[in-house]
Amino acid sequence: MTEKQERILTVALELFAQQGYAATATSRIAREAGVSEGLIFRHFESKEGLLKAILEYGNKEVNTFNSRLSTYTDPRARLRAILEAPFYFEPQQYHFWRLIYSLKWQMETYDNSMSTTIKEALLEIFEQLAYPDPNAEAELLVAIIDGTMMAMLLRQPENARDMLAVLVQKYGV
Amino acid sequence: MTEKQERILTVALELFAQQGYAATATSRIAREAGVSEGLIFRHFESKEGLLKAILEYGNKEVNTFNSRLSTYTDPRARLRAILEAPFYFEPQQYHFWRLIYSLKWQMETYDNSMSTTIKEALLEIFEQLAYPDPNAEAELLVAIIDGTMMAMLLRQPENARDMLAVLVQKYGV
Amino acid sequence: MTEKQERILTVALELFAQQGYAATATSRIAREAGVSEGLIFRHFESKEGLLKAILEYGNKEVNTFNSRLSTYTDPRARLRAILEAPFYFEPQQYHFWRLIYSLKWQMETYDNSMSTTIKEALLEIFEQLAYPDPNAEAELLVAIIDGTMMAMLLRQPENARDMLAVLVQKYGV
Amino acid sequence: MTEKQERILTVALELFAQQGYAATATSRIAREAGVSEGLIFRHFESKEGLLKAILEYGNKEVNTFNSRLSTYTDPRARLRAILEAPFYFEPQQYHFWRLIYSLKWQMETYDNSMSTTIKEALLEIFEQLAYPDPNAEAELLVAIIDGTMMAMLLRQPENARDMLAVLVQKYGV
DNA sequence: TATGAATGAGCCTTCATTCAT
DNA sequence: CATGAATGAAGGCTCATTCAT
Repeated sequence: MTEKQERILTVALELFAQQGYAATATSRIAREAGVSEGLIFRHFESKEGLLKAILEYGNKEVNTFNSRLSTYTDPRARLRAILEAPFYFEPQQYHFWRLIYSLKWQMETYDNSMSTTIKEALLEIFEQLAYPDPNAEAELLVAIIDGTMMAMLLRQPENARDMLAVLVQKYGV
Repeated sequence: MTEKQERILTVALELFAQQGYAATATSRIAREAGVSEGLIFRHFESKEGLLKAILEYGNKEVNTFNSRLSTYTDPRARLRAILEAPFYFEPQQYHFWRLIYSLKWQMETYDNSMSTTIKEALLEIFEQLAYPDPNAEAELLVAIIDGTMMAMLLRQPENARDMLAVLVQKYGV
Repeated sequence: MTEKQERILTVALELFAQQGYAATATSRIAREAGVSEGLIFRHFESKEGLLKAILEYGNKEVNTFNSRLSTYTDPRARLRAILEAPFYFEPQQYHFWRLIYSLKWQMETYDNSMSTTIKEALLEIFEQLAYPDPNAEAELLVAIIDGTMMAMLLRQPENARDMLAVLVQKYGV
Repeated sequence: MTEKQERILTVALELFAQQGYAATATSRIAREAGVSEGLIFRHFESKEGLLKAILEYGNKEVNTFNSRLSTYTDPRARLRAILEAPFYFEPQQYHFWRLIYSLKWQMETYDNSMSTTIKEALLEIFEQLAYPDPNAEAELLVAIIDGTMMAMLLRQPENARDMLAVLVQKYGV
């Protein structure tokens, strides 16, 4: 991956995340990345190819997180780690997550696997913890995580720590 | 409001909600509404004007909900009504809410007042219920509501009822 | 001619004169005249029909001037009357003349007869006055009149009187 | 400046001059220049940008003329050069001047500086020649020049030379 | 590898004109 | 006579994509 390729990816991620995929012109990406318009297509074939490259690139980080999760054997610890995730994601991942969530609202969903993965992990946890309705609990917690992600990405509340504290306490972990 | 005007609004709402505002062509709206493209602009002036008309139209329903809320004097009842809202919104409002949430991810946010309003209502409730950190509780619950809305709008889980049951029980209302 | 018809004519003349025929929308004419868009077409058939109606209406005034001219039997007096014309046209005719001159620059010239008429009148005068090259003198004076019309219509110089004085003296009339 | 850019400029000048700026479609310019419509906007940004480019390009020639004027120290010689100008402009400049004069009749005048410049030059000349009312003389001569330009551009009289002769003799230069 | 001129389809919008009322 | 909703062609402009260099 050359330096220009990387610059294209970075700038495209930022713009896609801020203005949306459809509303971002490739010409603008080229200009802000300081490369020619043609180069984007030489490297990524099409605008959609560029998007896919971004998503693959970002997915690695997600997988890293997922595998880190499985180091916790204690279900309480795993639950806590999951609860904390939205509150501590790396700032450099900010644009990536904005993009992911913004894409969720477009018809042709790009990959819903993330939610499914986490849902299954949660299901296992709640079963281990012998919650009465582990399925509903898991589904609800996926929703809560999406909601806190939204808060962190869109509103960036000052009292994020306190929110986490309340959440942690509710789940007793 | 003539019949054609209404048809434009309905079709536009549907398409904006499904594909996103930027990705929807006015020509497509016109075609699917069975009117000439020019008519859209005669009635709504611009694509953005059309969006605003949709939002105003939908906002009435939101206000209806809000004022219905204030009929509950008991904080527990109000809290419960708020918790239930995402699980029982009218099916005809589906597209409207999808549009609202999809727009939240675009930079020039169209109106964030809804979240603020609900946040304040929640703050009051948690204060009345003497929660230790009402502010964090309110902020967290706004997030939870956003998350459940996302679930209902994007995944439409079969066990929605159970999710609500779990939620209601967590808040003891 | 109803009152609304007259209002359409007046407003159209004003707008055509100020912004040009092509750049003026019939919808704007309708709005500023306080009539419906359809009415223009009921009365004048098309945008071009409206223009023709305006020109015919204005031409009457021109003919009035021309026939007034022929009351002067003395060539000097006639010449003087012609020289004075651009400096004393009725203010209500301002828009009409602007329109005439602005149309001269569009390919499909609407009527060049005015220049020809005046050219012939001048030719006769200069022949009667035994100028050495009456033809060139006539052609030049037509140009001078066009030039002074331009000055009066576009720049409206404060010293118009003085200009006329200089001109009258040059021709010794 | 590439060859296609130049072709766009040439064709646009011709069409703007013949049919007027507002009445000329960019699609027509593209077609007659043998380029895609998009190219016009890539090079000139907008239709108005194209017009400005044409005007700047043509202005150079005007400035050349102006500076050539100032080589004449004798006021009579300068006056004569000014009088001759409309009768001898380069045929390749025909469209440029038609455009300039046609634009004068549109409200938002593009640059009136030319008339002002020449007016000042004439004022100086008539003062040096001790004319009784130099201001009126200058203003009148500006008008006469505009009038002869109109004649040359719109009617192209066969006896142009004779007109100039008469004019030169009237000013005794 | 990299450029940027060039393309053409499609976008939002305007406008002259028609027609049911 | 008069309205104004409705049309559809065209207008200026943008954008993803291609290609000669």
